[in-house]
Amino acid sequence: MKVERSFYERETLIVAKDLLGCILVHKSKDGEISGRIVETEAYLGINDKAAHSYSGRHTPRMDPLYQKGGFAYIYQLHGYNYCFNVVTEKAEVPQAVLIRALEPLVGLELMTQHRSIDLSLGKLKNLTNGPSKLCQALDIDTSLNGIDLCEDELFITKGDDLKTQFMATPRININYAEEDKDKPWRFLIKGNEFVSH
DNA sequence: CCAACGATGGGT
DNA sequence: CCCATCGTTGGA
Repeated sequence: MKVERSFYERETLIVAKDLLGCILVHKSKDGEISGRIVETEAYLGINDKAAHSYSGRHTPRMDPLYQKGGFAYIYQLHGYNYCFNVVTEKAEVPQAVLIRALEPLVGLELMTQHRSIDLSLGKLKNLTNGPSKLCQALDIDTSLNGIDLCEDELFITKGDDLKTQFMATPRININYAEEDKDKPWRFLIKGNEFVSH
């Protein structure tokens, strides 16, 4: 079952941890594509030097960040890469969780098409083991920026009730974040082979 | 106007 | 490991 608004409107660190093991589903026009979330990063807003919204910065592209929890914040990186974030907390608290890696579940054929890679080498994990790879595989781009994850196109469901064994590490590639760059706000399922490098 | 940035992919 | 590539963003 789909997770509801109240799941997202909580402390970002809790949401980031609880998202591990959940299933991200995109009902795209070509068909359903989904994967289990195995790696996340929390971005804690105005007091987090790694966050877009650090010190209250607010440009048009980050409007969704300022929405209440449960909206999608999708931005294009420098170049052709997209990142998919889940907005957390109440409105005007610009915090989010970046989804960094998935374990592919449904729609493998579509994923291989979108990624234009060849699975015959058994490199299944190469489909979704990175924030931009998973966007490509699930056909997520900025046209979905600001979409409500409580609706039916792009949403998240509870995974198995297995208590996932997780661990926390510093976040990836945020050298600009000074004293915040070593905060252990990256979460991953221990030993999972689909975690990014 | 334009340098800078991160993720990826491929080469040595 | 190193390096090229992408082009939007945000600061001048």
